Amino acid sequence: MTVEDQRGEDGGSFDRFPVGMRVLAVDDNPTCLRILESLLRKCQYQVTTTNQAIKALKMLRKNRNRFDLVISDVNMPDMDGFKLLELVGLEMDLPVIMLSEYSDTKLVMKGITHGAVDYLLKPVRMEEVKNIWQHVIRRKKLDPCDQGKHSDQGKTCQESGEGGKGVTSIGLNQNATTNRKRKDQDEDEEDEGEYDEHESEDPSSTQKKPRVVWSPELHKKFCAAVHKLGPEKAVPKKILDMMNEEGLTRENVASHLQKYRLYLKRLPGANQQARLVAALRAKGCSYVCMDTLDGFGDMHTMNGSGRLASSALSSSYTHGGMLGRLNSPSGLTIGGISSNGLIQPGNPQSLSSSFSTLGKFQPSISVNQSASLFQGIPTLEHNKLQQTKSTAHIGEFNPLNSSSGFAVPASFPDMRVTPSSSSTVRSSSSNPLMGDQSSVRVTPLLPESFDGESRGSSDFLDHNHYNESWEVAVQSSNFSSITLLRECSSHGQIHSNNLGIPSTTAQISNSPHEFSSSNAFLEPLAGPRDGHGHGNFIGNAVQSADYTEKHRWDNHNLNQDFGTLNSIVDQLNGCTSSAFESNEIENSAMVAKTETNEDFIENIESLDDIMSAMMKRG
DNA sequence: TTTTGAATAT
DNA sequence: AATATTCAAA
Repeated sequence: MTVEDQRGEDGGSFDRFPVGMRVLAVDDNPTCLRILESLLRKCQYQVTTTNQAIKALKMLRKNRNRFDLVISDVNMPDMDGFKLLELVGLEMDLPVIMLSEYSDTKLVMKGITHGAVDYLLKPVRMEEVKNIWQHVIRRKKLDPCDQGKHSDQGKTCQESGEGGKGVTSIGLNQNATTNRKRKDQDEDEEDEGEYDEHESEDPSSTQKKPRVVWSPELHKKFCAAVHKLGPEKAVPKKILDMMNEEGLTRENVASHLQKYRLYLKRLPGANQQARLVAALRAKGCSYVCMDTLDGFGDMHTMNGSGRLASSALSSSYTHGGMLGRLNSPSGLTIGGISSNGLIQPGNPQSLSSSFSTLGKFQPSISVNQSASLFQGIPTLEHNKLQQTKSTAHIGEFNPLNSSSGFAVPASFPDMRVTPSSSSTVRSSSSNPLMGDQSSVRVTPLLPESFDGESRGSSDFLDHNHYNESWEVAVQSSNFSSITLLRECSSHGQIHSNNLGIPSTTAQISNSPHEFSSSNAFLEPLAGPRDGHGHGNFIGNAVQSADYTEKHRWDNHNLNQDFGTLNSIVDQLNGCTSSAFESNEIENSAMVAKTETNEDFIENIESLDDIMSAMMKRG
């Protein structure tokens, strides 16, 4: 339609912009919007701005021929950027460029697959803005109808030609997955002499190095370094050296280390999760799992982690065409695994439960969905669940809605800090993680349980596995929490399991190693216990944890679920909190006893609450 | 002076 | 939330 473009006819040089190209810029952040507008204007585009997606939509609807291109932020309060993207795509054929400060591959993928012609990272740079016109041209080219309007000469659209080069960060042309590593632009790719003047003054054009994305790989490296160095020597500089990652700075490492430490710090207490689990357990939920995208293809992956507003998501998906069907809604399943009596009849916390409640949820889950729910779960566990047939799906949780559902880089499964809980649970480990060795180290029990991967607390890290220790630790913590809870609720007795596992010091350690150790000790629990010989939920959990270790369970959702549940737990009778407060946990041997199940059904009472809470949370 | 790590900013 | 940046103290 109307791009009065005057592209340089001089052979594709992009020194001349399509003057007057009408761009609608949308961003709820005034500053960003202003900057964006400034950039666009410098490019001589005709800019219209709005800080509300809804307004943008109205403007577009009012006269769909009023703009040539839309550039919108992804996260906006009134309407999700993806939603806008989707609507624009459906209602008008305008190229839409998404803008975001996040470069998660999943998000980018979502944007692109939903029709965005490009996905730019903030701060947007002049080079990027300078070339956005190409999308308009391209669009026109594709659409025979509009073509005539443009005077494109042959070269017009060479997207990837020189013009394309600047387009950015994560452009269509470029590999959307390239969001990691930042070592590029230190130099600066200032180029185009024509606009130099502007660039100097425009803040956004100021080159800023891309922020480091702690991808799982990077994190692994980081962990490896940390582990090798040991608590004492794991300081930024050394870690950096060890990592030997080009472009990474000491500051980057320091920052990550800071986060890492914080994370570690809270694990020990594990109270939150423990409590949560405890509560669930009390309710009869022996197992909680969340569906994850892991199992899915890339596309799915994006879905899962997507943090689009639910509405946006759902609709997006719907429209998404290809995506539409791929994304099976991720759901959280709370399965009562089994039964096995995780809940003892006499359990103080038992509730009158209503299995019926559970039942009603089931219908909502389609077979496929159910299946998908397990995709992210280790096969082993899945099988077990099936075997026991005690699996009960309780409701579905749509992570998309969850606040924590955002695509999380994986590195820290669950670093959320719950202030409230922290105050409450302090007992087990008062030590500030890493450095603090006060915690008792748990000797790994049955090292062999780890599938042959021996993980001495000290050196397992040296292997390829150590890398995931952090993550593993997290997961382990979840499970261990369960165990702990179990222990606590069960009267705090210390049992030794039949497997001959010596009673271990249950410990909540601070260091990854220790965690892994704890994990190890949990492993035994999987086996029959107390003569009952029934694999219990914990066992399953353990295995799954173990499995995770081996296969890298990047399903953070699980953790998130715990977190979510955790809060819910509070609502429930806070059963175990006290237990955690006692340091006994630290020294008591943990043994999970097998209990008969079946009862759990009776105790399921508040699952409703939980479920509803979870749903609401979403 | 360099490095750390907590605090604070984005 | 994830990173970055700042800044006082080592």
